[in-house]
Amino acid sequence: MNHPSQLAAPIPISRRRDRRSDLVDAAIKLFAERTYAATPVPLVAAEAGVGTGTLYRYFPSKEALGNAAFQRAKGRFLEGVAAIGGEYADPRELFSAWWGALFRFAAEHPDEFAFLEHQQHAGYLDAESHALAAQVDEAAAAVLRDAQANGEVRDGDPTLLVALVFGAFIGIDRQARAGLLALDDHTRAATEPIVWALLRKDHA
Amino acid sequence: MNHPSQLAAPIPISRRRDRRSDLVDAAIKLFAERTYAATPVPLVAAEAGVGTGTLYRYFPSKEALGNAAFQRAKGRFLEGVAAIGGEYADPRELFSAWWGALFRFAAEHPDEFAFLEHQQHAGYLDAESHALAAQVDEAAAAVLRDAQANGEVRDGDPTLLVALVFGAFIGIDRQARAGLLALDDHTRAATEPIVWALLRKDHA
Amino acid sequence: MNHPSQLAAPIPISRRRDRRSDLVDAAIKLFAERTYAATPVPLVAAEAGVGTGTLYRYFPSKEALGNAAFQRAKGRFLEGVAAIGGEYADPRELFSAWWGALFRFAAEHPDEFAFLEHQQHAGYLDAESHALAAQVDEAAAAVLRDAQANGEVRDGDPTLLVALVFGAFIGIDRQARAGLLALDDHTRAATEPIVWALLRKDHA
Amino acid sequence: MNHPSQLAAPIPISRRRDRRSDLVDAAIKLFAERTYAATPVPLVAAEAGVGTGTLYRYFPSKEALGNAAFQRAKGRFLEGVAAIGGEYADPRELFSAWWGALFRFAAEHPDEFAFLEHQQHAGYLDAESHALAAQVDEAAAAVLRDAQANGEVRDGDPTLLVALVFGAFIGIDRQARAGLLALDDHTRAATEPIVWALLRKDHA
DNA sequence: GATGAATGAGGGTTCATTCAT
DNA sequence: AATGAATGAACCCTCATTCAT
Repeated sequence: MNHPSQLAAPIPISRRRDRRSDLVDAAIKLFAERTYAATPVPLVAAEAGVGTGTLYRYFPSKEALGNAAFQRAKGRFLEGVAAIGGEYADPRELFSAWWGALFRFAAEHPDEFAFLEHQQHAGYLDAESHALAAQVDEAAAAVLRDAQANGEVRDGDPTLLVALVFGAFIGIDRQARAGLLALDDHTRAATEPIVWALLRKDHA
Repeated sequence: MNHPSQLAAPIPISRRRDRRSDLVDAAIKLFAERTYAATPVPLVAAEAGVGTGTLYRYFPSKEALGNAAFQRAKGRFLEGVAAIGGEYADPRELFSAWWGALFRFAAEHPDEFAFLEHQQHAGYLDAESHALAAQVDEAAAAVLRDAQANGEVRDGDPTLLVALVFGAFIGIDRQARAGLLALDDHTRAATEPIVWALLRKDHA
Repeated sequence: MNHPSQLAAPIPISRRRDRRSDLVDAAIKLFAERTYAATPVPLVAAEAGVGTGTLYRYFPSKEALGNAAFQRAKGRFLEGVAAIGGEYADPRELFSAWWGALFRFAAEHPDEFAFLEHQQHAGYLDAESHALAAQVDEAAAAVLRDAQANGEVRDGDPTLLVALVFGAFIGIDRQARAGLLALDDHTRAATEPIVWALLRKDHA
Repeated sequence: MNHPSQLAAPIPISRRRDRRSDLVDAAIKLFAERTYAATPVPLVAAEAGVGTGTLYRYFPSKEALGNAAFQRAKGRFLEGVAAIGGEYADPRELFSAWWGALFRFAAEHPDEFAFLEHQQHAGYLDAESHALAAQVDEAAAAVLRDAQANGEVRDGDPTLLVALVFGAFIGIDRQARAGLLALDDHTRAATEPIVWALLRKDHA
């Protein structure tokens, strides 16, 4: 008998990682640059280095591709940022880690971040995408709830506080995208205490 | 006997306000809901209650319409929010007025606000639109600079502080758009001190 | 008492000749420059100095305007060129007069001539236009038939001979339109004997 | 048993000649019949037996298609007619060959000829098209210059003489298109000496 | 499985024609 | 009677999707 793997197929062995993954990355990049609606599907395929028809072997439609892109970006954000939590005892340290993770994510995955920022309520997002978005929101809220329980963080709706903090970061990101500042350690260090003032309980 | 002025003309009275203005409003509404790229021109015309061809009597192209919409929204924002300033001696009061204006604007002009939030770096914006956007940014920065000079507001790049505050409001607006809160007096009152903590000089 | 002309009506009194005539002239000019199909009706109205709606008070459709233009141009050609005839006893002189008339017409009415040259078999021409075209052809053929009867002109289908001579002039006109020569007396004098060679009976 | 070659592939064999070529031919035919401006692009595609979108895979715009059509027609004319020359020692024979080629071209390529006749100064023609047109004119003028040098042909601007001869043929072609005569050997033989009279040096 | 040529519905825009003023 | 704003059919062109190779 022979190894099935040798006979059954010419074994490209995951050519360049993964076709599907390449396509999603290409989509995120182009959707971030040009908007979902203004990006032709063939351009995504070309960016990923495959033929147009090939893309449709991995995604049944442009909408499906858009959702895959959204879910990939949101998923990475969840892993990289929103899920930070448990391991920190001190709320101040926790926030520091969270804020740092936000900077790191936006700096290392600028396309993912820009894409997420703009497709907030895009018409093509399906239930799964919305669910994932809700999961991200909840994860962040949970972290904050813990910090509130710990006592050092301001009272109030944790969802609202997360929205304020995350919104403030969006403001920073837009400044960065406009070239007015860099998403580096300096900016992170300068902004961290400012935004922390927003979270920490007012002193008597 | 009758007034000649009443007889002579069948009283046109600015046919339902103004065609051009209606078209811009329709564009802002639809662009906010569906994105500029994903909104067909005929849909804008229909929303304004006119035929497709009529739109092109007022705007030479979809791009021109997009810029008019952007400039109308930004202009209203400038009038309603960014221009607030001089009349307030106390920085705390000034912020209170500014934050209140932001709430009022987002509540009364939700489409304008949503549109502006999304068209941040749209490819179709022309020099005039960019100039107006810069003017708005500068007006807000100027207000903040005054407050800093006055002493009660945190030091640092006023542009960055404005970005943080405005970003925080974007966070609130998104919560509101998701139905998680209302842009009412209660929310305004609850968030104002939180965001003020972001601006005011740290004690001690 | 007052002059009726002052009271009864503003009396434009055939303002600038005749509206209809102005419109036809404007149409000929623009159709010659830009082609019938590529000329917007409002442009014709503007060229004639009237509103678009006014044009439709004189012509029920663009086609009707096109036919009026064709008939005006052909009619003028008939008067100015094709009808020349009877008064000349000598065929050589007759040809000279005819050739001169052709030059004069093309020089004085360049738009009419260019328009006629291009709309030869345009799809919008109606029966009346075709009939007038046929009348022009027949008038020219009749002249030539006379000359043949007189003896000095080559035998053969007069229609064909007319086509050759008129075609030769089209060649000249195109050169002129390209700026390679002028439709002046010099060119007329230089070409007349050449084209006459085409008509005159070969010497034994 | 069957040939594997018949089974393996469904015999592609250059799908009906060439798509691009078919499209140009369809364009020439329709532009000749209906004018460039009055011919919708989808009609050209349908005439070529392809979908509208397909046409745009071969030509970036209607203008590009128009230029390709013009260049194809002019190019064929150059090959078939204007380039005739060198191999004839006797000017009379040369003219005979040239005139015959003209008849053959107009008879075999009636659409090309009609199209060229009408697009003389069309606004959509690009530099390349104009250059080709100039090349054709020059080729014809060169032939005539040779014949003049040889002595048997009338003196004068060769460009003008070519224009006269070619114009005369246009006259014939219009008669033919109107159904008044045929572009056959009989007409050719009948007209050749007439037009030759236009070219040959007058006898003492 | 991969490709990209082919397609036609749909998007931006123009324009012949109408009609309220 | 004159106007020009209004209209929608039709035009040029793009692009999501399919399918023969």
